[in-house]
Amino acid sequence: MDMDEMIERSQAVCDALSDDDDGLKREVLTHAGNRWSLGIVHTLGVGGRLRHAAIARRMEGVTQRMLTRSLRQLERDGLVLRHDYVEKSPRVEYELSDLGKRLLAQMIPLWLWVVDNADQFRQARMAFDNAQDNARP
Amino acid sequence: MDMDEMIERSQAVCDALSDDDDGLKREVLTHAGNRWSLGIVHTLGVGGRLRHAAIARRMEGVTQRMLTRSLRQLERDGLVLRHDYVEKSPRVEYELSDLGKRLLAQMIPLWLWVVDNADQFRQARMAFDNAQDNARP
DNA sequence: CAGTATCCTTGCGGATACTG
DNA sequence: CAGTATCCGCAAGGATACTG
Repeated sequence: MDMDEMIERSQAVCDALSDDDDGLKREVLTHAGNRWSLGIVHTLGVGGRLRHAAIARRMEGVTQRMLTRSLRQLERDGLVLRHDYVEKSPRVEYELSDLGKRLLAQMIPLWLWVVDNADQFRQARMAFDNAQDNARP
Repeated sequence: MDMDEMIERSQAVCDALSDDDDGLKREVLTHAGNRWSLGIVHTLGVGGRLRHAAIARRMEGVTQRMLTRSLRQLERDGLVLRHDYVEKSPRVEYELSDLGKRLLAQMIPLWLWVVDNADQFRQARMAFDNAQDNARP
């Protein structure tokens, strides 16, 4: 699929979108832009079925509050499954749903692409910031 | 490339990431989650080189302020080129850079995927919300 | 251990008015 | 026309303490 064809298809799709679909699309992408969501998806993709604390250990910097909130969001979006062994000493495990695994499969090429092009991003930014500095001394 | 291989590759890549690379990756994805950024990229992908007002017309709901801000951000990220004809009656045109076009090419399959799975997302959400309601009457 | 409950700061996104 | 300058509400994200 070349560029023009791709744009044409996306144009057709976007035109056909109901307001609901468009809202959903934006919502999914907004969640994807959240601080921890994609990191959790990646962690679960790599680690399989993990407990709350195990995820926290693998994700340097996340607070309990944000981890719980993000997991709830992912669960609500159907991307993560929550398994609550109803024991007296709490035991809860999380894992990717099928939908979550497929989302991860969609995201990974994007991550790889971003990393592959990291230099171009940085270079563009430096050029932009320098131009700003020269314009406003 | 199957799922396991993909995860393995992404794992290797993420392990090799410097803090800078990781920050950059997250930043790009955060910007992608912003309200207008991807819409602008799509608009420019479809419409080619457009003036500020032309973009605004094609993007129902965006304010001057947010359009300018988003364009600046995209320009800073090297995704959009800004052409300022220095005339007395201001004339500025924007278009996707090569990097921007390639990002769009990365995003379109993701959009299509989200739309294709819209029902699954909605279904998951309804199930989740119902479970919540039952748990807290 | 897996959460809630508070409180706080920050920045996004929007509305409106003004300028070269 | 293509912006800037202000002011504002709100939600994201974080720090800390507490609970079943």
